[in-house]
Amino acid sequence: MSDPLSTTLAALADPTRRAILARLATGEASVNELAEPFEMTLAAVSKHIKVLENAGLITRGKQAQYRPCRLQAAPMRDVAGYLNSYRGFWEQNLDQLDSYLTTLQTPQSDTKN
Amino acid sequence: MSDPLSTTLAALADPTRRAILARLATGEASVNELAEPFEMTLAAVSKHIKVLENAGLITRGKQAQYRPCRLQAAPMRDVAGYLNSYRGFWEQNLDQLDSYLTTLQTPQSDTKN
DNA sequence: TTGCTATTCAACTACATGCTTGAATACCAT
DNA sequence: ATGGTATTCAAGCATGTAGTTGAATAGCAA
Repeated sequence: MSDPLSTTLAALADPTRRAILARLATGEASVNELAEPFEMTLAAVSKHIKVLENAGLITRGKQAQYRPCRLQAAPMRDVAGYLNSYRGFWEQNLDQLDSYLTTLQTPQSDTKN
Repeated sequence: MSDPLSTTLAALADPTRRAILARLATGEASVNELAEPFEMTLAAVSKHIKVLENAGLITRGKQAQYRPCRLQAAPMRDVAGYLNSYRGFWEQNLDQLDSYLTTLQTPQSDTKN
């Protein structure tokens, strides 16, 4: 799983990690602060943070014994760019929704685009 | 991994599956057609398709012995919506880029372990 | 019927992931 | 130095995922 897009998407595909990012959207935080809302151990949160860091979604600072995390949203922009190439399809799908639902009720399909 | 956003992101976090979606952006295709560019077996591609289907990213039709796949981009729209809530951050990060790069040059060597 | 094509299932292997516990490291304060 | 706080490492476990092979299912064609 080496390509950056896969790495970013995989990092985002976890509710704990998304919650961490959401928290970081309100400002820098230490590992302990980030771990506080969760029931898992610090070590587990530390690993999640490493995944996010590896994906470039956060960067770490250094203040005394703290290594605070900071949100770095650039990889999200890349994902958004990727998804944007499909924008026409989901808009189109809204238009196609009727005919698609109709299709489900009909024995044969009229597949046109 | 029950929430829809995680399911969609995980489904997208694989190059093979993204290639399948890219192919489907050009129109419906059968499993055989979708499998053709890859070196893996049909059964493997079939599993990837099941992941995409489970994420709602494709729907299946039925024509004779074929069960053609069709792109369904609505879940991507949801992901785009999620990412959009961070848009301010990646735009901001562009402004911050200088100071960030400057930070990297500062005697603060905090690499890996 | 028989056989061909398309697709999936079942069982299995190999490896990745999420989590735990307990020990280690690193920095700060006294 | 001693101890406290913050964070990570190492080992292990349980589960999930990507892939394989070989057999099964299902519809189409003679």
